[in-house]
Amino acid sequence: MYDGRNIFTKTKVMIEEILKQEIEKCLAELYSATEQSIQFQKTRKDFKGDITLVVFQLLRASKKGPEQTAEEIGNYLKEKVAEVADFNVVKGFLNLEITQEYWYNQFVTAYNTDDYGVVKADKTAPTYLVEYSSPNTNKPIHLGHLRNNFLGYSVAEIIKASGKNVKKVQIINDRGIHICKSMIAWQEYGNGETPESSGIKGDHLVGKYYVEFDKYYKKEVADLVADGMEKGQAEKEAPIFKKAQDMLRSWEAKEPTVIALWEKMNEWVFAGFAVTYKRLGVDFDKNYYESETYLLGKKVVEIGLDKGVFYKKEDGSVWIDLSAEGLDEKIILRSDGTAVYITQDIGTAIQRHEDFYFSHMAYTVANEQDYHFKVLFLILDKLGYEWAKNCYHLSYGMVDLPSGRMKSREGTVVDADDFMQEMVDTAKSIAKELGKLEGLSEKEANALYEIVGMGALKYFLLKVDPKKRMLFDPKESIDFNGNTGPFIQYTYARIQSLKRKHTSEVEMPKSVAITAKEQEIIKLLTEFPAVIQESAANYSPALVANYAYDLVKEYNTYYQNTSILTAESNELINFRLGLSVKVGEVIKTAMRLLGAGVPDRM
RNA sequence: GGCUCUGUAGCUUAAUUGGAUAGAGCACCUGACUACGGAUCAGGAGGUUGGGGGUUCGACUCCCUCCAGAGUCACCA
Repeated sequence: MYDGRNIFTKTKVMIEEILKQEIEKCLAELYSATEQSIQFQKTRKDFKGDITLVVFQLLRASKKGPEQTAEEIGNYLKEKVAEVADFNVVKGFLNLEITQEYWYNQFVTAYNTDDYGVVKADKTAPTYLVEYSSPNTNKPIHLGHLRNNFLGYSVAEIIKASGKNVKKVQIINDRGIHICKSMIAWQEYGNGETPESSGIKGDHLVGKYYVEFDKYYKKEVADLVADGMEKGQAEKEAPIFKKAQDMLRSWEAKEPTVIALWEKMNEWVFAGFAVTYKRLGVDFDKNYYESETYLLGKKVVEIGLDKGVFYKKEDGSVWIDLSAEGLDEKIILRSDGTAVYITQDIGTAIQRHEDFYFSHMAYTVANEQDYHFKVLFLILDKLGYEWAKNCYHLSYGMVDLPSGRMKSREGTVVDADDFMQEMVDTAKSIAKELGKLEGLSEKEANALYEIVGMGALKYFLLKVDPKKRMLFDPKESIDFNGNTGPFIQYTYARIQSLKRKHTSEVEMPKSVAITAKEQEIIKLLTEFPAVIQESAANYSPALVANYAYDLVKEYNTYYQNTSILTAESNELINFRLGLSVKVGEVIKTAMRLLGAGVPDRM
């Protein structure tokens, strides 16, 4: 209902703008019609032509059959538009052939554009906030978080490249009962263990005690049940659970020893996260800490009550009635006066708007919270914030493993650090097998394995439509052949090799006869700017990923069947090498937008 | 049970937002210039787009209805 979509101006390929104007004139002249929807698409490979006009919508204006209408428009365009070389009509589709000169000139323009496809944001461009990552401090990052981090980072980069100002933020869930669980378990059973003494990464160490807590908790519950207690009651009465609750109260009362422990363990976690984030290649402009924001909600309650959007029940709890919108009554404030999750989120959203004056905000959060965000945006709207309608929940599907859904409590997690290492190791063993890396120092080689392994991982997670649930088989799913990151990187590396072999400066000839294949590649290149816009508008890195793959596939068949450095004429060598170089640049930009790197050799 | 999302070749997936004969990759078969880098390329086979109905020039896409899977419906976060 409230999503921030479709606010990007669609940047059309230039030829479409030209044609559109001419077609409008044509319709006015031939049929005295105005205000028609003019729809283009790429001509299918099996037909002759570059751009296709779908004429079915225009039949009402022409009052003629599809073929005849297409024929008439085609004739008009061929006569009036220099770029239209010829046309053919198939059913209601008018296929237009555009001149080679046009395509070649388009290429030269693109070739001479730095950072082609990317629009620089100026100061007046709107600001987009992208929230992503947002970890809990009681456990390390796992495979599901990887999708979140890559998605959020990539979407932020893509929106930035579409010409908007972007701020990346996260909220760190550093308070609450779950944190106290790790703390209690460490206090009771940790024997003073630290990351230094154990050699365990800080976030993993704290995660270990979260699991420990659960172990003891389950045992205590079982013991109580064995003594005849009801299960539900036992779950509330288990001594270790009560200790955790006590600790939360002490934390809220700011008791110094508890706060000190909390700060110490948080430090361990953050140090561990910093390492992981560095390897992930993600960053943030601002961190929000729940320990600081959790009180923000209370202000909101007053505002809501004042405006009559919320109401108070006899026990003091505060509610909002969303039944008119087809949803339920939702609690905003507990009867004991403490804020619930959504209240914090409301407060944080308002705080962020004060911090950044954003026009749009996207939350990268798993789809299990679809309902939560629907409610959140609705409440913000009811409170009268006009930016509420520009909030978007970037909802993504779970990552499944063959062994089933992963959840930390069920013990089937794939730890992100381990997993990244596995990917990099795989890249390493493949590279060694192929043995093409002579002359690289060990340091350079390791950097390369990192680029390839992480590239494979990022590309694999991002090429799928975010909202789809995906199955991840660590052994089989990641392949270094086919539609993969390394396939794209390999193409880039080969182009760099061409560049190395050709030592003189590339000079683009004024004009040159281009082949059908070259024209295809140029067409793809000219689409790149629109792909970025489209990808940003849809919050979908998958579009950029699939574009990169299409381009690479097209280029590879070209490369395989065409002499580049040994072409007949010097002009052809320059053009073909220039085309290759530009393809390489676009690959690099596309991969960068996915958060992935490209190697000069591999 | 209510609401939401998902369902496309054996597997992983795409389809210009309603357009032409539903594209790719993996796996499986057949091939490739004494390799401008073979992590490549050319070709083959593989589809009732979960089933059924409807809307229209046209449906993977929109509507209805079943089927299957998932999520959610907490004074948890």
